[in-house]
Amino acid sequence: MTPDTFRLSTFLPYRLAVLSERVSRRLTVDYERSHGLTMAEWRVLVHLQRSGPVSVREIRDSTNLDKPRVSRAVARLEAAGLVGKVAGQGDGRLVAISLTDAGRAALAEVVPSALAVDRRLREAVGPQDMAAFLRVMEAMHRVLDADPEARPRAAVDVEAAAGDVAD
Amino acid sequence: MTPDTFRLSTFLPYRLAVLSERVSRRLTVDYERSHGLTMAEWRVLVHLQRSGPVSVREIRDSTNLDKPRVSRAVARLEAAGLVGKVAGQGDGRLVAISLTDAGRAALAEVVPSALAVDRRLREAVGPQDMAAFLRVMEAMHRVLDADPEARPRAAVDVEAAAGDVAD
DNA sequence: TGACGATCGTTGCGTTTGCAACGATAAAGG
DNA sequence: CCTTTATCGTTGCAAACGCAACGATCGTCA
Repeated sequence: MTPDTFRLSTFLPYRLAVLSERVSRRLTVDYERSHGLTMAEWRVLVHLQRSGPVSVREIRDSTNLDKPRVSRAVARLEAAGLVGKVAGQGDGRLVAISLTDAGRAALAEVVPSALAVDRRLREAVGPQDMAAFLRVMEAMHRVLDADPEARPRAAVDVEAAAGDVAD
Repeated sequence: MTPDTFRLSTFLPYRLAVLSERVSRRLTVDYERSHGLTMAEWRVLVHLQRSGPVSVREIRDSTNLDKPRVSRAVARLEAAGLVGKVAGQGDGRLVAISLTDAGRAALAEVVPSALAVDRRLREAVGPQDMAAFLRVMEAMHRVLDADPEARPRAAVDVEAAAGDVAD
């Protein structure tokens, strides 16, 4: 409790931020260099690959990006011809965003190196430790879930949690 | 090669970023609300608490912030009266930045809640898993250390690293 | 059906970010 | 001693960010 013992280098939030930023930057090197993609655009593209036509809201929940960021990322991707956007059919407020062929081609070029980064990280860790790592991350999320001061957790993968009514 | 299997929700860089951002945001609630501190200013203050008068460069290496960010954070903290800055004595290029009494007081108010967040995160995890967690983070850093495309690791706190990583 | 509240996506706006260039000082080399 | 190179910290600037407000559309209920 004595503030003198406070050390940044052992502070969990700090360590998480440092590692996370370093990993993210390493990733960015690949998809920024090849297609000028920002992280937001990258996430949107990746999500669209699995989702089919979706709304901005759906992307927001699935990519942990806020509304304006998704909106602008989609706008840039549309200008670059990587995604298409049409007005929603049933609901006039919604839009339907989907990959174009060019978007799929761009993904095909960028995904392998991203997967390589992921694979290298996993290979450097034993399966035992990796399982523990994922357990810990989940436990930390639960701590935040129970904390009224923390922002609610983003929606989880649709197939993983079928039938959620987040709204 | 098989982009169809790519899932954002299991992608390690994404999971790290999501957790890290959520934890950081939770932290920010405390020190932003009480003193209007940004994360950069918070890190600078915390580091100064253990370091004595130091240069911008030293802060940069110890807080994982780039040069301009430290410079501006210090400028704001100085304007708020939380740190003092004097020209370097030996080397005319360096500056010597140190905490003021007001800065120490601000830290004393903010550090406990930050420690509480850290403690709650650690308590939710078994010591076994926490040790594995730290091992994994270190292993990932080493992967990036060996990657020429990755940004070099920030300088580590020598004293802290000693009893830190089970190795 | 008409008014009210809620939700969708976009946009405005001030702040922050990241990179690069800059002046100033120090160190190295002839 | 003078030139050259490197380092320190700051600043300019364009881009991105975060929050709030907005128009538009939908659902609800009197």
